[in-house]
Amino acid sequence: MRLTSLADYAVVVMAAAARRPAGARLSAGLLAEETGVPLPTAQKVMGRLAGAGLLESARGSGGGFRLARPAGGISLADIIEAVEGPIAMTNCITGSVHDCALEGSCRVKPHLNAANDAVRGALQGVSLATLAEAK
Amino acid sequence: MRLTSLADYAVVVMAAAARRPAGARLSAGLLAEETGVPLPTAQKVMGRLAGAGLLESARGSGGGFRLARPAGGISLADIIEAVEGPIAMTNCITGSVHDCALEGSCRVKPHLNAANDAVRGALQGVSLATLAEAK
DNA sequence: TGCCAATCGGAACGATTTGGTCCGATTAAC
DNA sequence: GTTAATCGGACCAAATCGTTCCGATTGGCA
Repeated sequence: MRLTSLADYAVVVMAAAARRPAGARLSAGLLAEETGVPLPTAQKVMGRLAGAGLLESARGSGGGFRLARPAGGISLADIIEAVEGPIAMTNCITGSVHDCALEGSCRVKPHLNAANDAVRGALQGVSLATLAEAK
Repeated sequence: MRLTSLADYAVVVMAAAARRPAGARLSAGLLAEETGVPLPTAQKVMGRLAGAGLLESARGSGGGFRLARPAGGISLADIIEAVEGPIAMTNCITGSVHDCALEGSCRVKPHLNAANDAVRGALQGVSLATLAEAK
């Protein structure tokens, strides 16, 4: 029930990017220096964010990253899912992997499903615009 | 943002225990067989649950486990915390470990704190009595 | 037009945590 | 007093996570 350091850094980096003027190109080095996140780690995090469609990336000299959507349209859940994968408290919720020995006879799954939705909802209710506010 | 397998098993075991008549002594072997959880793993899980005060344990022949409180007074958050430790999305929320390089200049911490409370609230709102229901 | 510098993308390594197993300590029953 | 049953803690293998490094790509400049 704890998010990984990568996801933590992702939130910090995204908030820093959202505080910048919209549309400006931001290099990983710049954001790393501004946030204090180690550069190689920032690179990896931003790469995943770009792969998930939250950032637009441009290669080569003068390249960099840019928010793919307005900050108000990006939720905390989006950022976490981009780095950690789907928000699913248990493996059986996603439905992809069926290696749970209890499959079928598990009586708590529907309840956990509801709890999972509640958690996800709480995270979707927080927008990046809010995270970028001064305090 | 996913709970560990141990915590997952803990929920299943606790729900099975809650479905039994209150006050009865339940051995780890019995609950393991009933739930399908491997016995050694069930032992470890129940040990942690007992250490956290959610189960009362009795050693020796005829011993076993028993719910320390009525099922209605045990929340999903309690079970998860018993196995995984405090529910804190980031390390900096607990306040115990201060190895975050951003300490002090981190501008997103207060927002994450609020999000953490929301998640925790969602988990505290689910009681073990609900989890033990048929469906 | 060719070269250079800057930046992103993916692959590999080491470390930490997690999950599973086993054996010893303790207690009640006979 | 002995036996059997059960919990408690220690140990080990596996997986994931975090970090680092190097190659691919692109725009700018002479």
